[in-house]
Amino acid sequence: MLTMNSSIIHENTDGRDWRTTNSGTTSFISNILQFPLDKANNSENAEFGDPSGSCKQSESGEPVMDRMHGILSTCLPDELVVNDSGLKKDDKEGNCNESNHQFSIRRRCLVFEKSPGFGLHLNSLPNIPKGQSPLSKSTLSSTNRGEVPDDNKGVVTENSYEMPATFGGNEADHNSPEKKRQKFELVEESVACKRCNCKRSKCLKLYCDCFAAGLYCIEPCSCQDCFNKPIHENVVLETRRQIESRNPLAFAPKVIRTTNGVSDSMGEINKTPASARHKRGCNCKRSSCLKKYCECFQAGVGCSLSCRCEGCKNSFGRKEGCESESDGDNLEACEKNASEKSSHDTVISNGQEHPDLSVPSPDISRLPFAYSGKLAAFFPHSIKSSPQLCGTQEQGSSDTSSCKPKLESNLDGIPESGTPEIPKHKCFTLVSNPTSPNCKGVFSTPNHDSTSSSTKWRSRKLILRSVPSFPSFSPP
DNA sequence: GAGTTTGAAACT
DNA sequence: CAGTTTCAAACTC
Repeated sequence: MLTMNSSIIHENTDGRDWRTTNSGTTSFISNILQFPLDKANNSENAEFGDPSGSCKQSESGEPVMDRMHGILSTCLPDELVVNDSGLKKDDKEGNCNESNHQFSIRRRCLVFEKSPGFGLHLNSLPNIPKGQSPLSKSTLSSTNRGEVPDDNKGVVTENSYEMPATFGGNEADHNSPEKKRQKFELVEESVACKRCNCKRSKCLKLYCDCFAAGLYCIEPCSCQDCFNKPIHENVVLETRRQIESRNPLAFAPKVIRTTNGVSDSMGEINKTPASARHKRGCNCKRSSCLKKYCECFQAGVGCSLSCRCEGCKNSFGRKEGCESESDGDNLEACEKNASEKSSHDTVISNGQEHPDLSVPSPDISRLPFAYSGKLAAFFPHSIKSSPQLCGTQEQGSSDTSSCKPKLESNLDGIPESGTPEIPKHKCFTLVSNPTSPNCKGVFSTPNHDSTSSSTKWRSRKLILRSVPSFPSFSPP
């Protein structure tokens, strides 16, 4: 199941990132792809305005995953669109008709044209509220194995990510309406995405997680005077444009990930899960990078030399040279080292700098997959990729091994017991599976395979051609 | 739930 | 670019 937000910028193993091969197409889809996996029928009916509201099987009869793949592969809109993809279904009874009336949450997303790839905007993965459960491995793996969830299984909803039957219980239980209701209620509660609570920013600043993620606020948000709504689309877009003009990378993924064992942008060897690093680094002073105040920690990545943090104790990986925060000299040295190294922060993959990524700003440039924002942490043990998506992501890659989720592969050697504390309650990102379960996700996919499914996909969106695409990552 | 702390974003 | 202010999330009680 496409559940994870792929907020991690991922470099291809050959050292070239997606953008490199798609120069100029740097827009990033600021979108949450919450694809209604099964029961997709309902979703489609609803979103497509199916007047009948009937709950029928896919007309084409094609496997859900195939359809999803099609949709995903067409998530690379050619134009900016407002995606009305998010919706929350609440088909607790498995009653189609009922479910059609129970879409309680609908999140619209801004999608920028020509997305560079499956990049999940980290911001799109705001934290999941306390108590939320991470997606179960079984759930994910099940879906990713290509299993097509049936109507009793999970669905990806906009703000809730309802788990497939593997969520728990035996098969028999799944057939019980009561059980199903309980199951979905549990899932809905535990996986619901966090909403913003902005009071003064009108949700038009990056303070707002929704806005930062390129998402419209939705009903469950507790924001006040919110302008981040479709109705204020122009305002939102204009504001966004302004912010981007100020900082073209403002909406870019904040966490990037490099290939396993490869030097990251700072020339250091990644040791942290997913080999990811915060693009810009944190600037923590008092949290020791051990709390979610720290963007690195929050994203589940280690601190890098890009960070200006003090007393770094990031359990995902300390800033190089800061092994002993108690050592003043060492700390000082590391700080210095960081500043020095950061001066030549370029994208390095497999030891080769990426010319196309030598953009002014730090890193965003490097990224095929972006995952930005207060993102989410990864759920390494849960991540599996869907074969279809592999093809999508690893364009031109003949290395089948590349189909293995890099995030996962990078974590293969990390013993669970030794794994740093990971905010498991957060949404995690799946490089190749850009779905934003519950999280306000943003992802982008390679613009290819725009087949019939493309039509479907686009039909769900409000095309806003007037909106600029994500700033180009190509050097001027 | 209210108040505090924190660090990013915004502003100057 | 650096310092300050604003902001909302994270955290604590």
